Amino acid sequence: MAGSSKRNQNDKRTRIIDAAIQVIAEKSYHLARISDIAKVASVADGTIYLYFKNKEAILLTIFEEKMEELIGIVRLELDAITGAEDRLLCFIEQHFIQVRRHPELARVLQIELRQSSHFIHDYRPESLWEYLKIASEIIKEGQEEGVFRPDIDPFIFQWSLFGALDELSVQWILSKKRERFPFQQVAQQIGSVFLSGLTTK
Amino acid sequence: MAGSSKRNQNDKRTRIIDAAIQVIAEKSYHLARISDIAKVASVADGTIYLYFKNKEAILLTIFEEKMEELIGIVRLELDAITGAEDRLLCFIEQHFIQVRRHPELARVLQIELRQSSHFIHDYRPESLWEYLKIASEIIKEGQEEGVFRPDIDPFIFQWSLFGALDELSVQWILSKKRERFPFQQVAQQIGSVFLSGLTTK
DNA sequence: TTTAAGAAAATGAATAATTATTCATTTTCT
DNA sequence: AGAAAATGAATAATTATTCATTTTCTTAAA
Repeated sequence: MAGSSKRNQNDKRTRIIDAAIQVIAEKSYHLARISDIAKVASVADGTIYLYFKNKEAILLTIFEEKMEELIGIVRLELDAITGAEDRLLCFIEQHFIQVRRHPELARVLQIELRQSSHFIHDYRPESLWEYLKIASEIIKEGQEEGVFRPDIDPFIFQWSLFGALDELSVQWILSKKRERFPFQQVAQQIGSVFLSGLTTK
Repeated sequence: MAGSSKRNQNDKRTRIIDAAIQVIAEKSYHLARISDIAKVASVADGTIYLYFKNKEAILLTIFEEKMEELIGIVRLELDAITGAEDRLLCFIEQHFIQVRRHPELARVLQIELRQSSHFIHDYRPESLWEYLKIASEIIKEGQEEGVFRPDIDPFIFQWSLFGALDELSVQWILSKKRERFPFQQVAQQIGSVFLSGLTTK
């Protein structure tokens, strides 16, 4: 079949990434053996090194590719909405929707990734900044529209909001009884607090 | 000198903890060798194992003891203040004050600790919950006083606030140019947003 | 269509490097 | 003298990574 070689290559690469997400989410990054990932992906250990420089590169690739995917989805959702207030609420809601939709990926991105010393200390997470930029852009829009307080620094605000979203997601992921963090209510409450705090009186 | 043996023991234990904070803050947890810590503490490698079960136990001990210390300080500061609104602002301010006062410790608690798989996955961080409880208690007080919205869930709010404080501290710690996060302004902005979002109209 | 040579991809057993931890010995204290 | 504390060289266990070998794919000549 024409092109089947290339397609199979992609399949194999995808299989490795998917297997890594699954295994790392289940056993944690440090306990996830390359051989575990290889087994789940149905490839030999060595094959992984044809596609990734080393174990950590798998983690960083997951981050980069999945974040870009997420950013695309969120941007698309936001395009359908006008008005800074509703757009901010949509952003908050989408964050939780995506976490719930892909809990294994969320665990890797929000918990395991941070056990990579390299990621924390040296890596420039461009796509994280792109994600944050979505939030700060909404703030700026709102300030231009006059619905958001002009004295709020979008840079500080974006980190506050991200911190809150992130922490609550992490607690949801880690909690055994996830009912303690009902997403619908969590999103509504965060949205309500941040929005009230942000809007002009 | 009477009691000098016991005091020296404590000295040695304290020296190890202080050395660990210093070395881990500088090199990161995984690159911090037991022998590095021992050297800075002026003890033999083996001596560390007379005081701590293993490397991770040092990290957990730092967490427990320093968090208790922090909680004591913050509680003391709060005791001097009445009114839920001012108490919440004080809590926020204190968080940043302590981070700036002990940047190496903050780095260990807020960044390196989270590279401990055990801490993330199995450990019950009682003293973190005690710290969060300070926040949620203030909310409840405010709700009873009638100055805070009764529809806000203190449990969700405490995590949102903590997430925001934590994320901004982390960014301050990691940023080369810390001027990008002027603490005074950051504390003021977070306080302003969370308070406006929380107060009854 | 068949074949075969060479290239590319995949394999997985062997390796190599690392460093937390131990413990036989020494030093200090009571 | 005996106990307690401290030492630091030796150990032991781990697993990511490598690479010699095998398998699969590609191409083009017969």
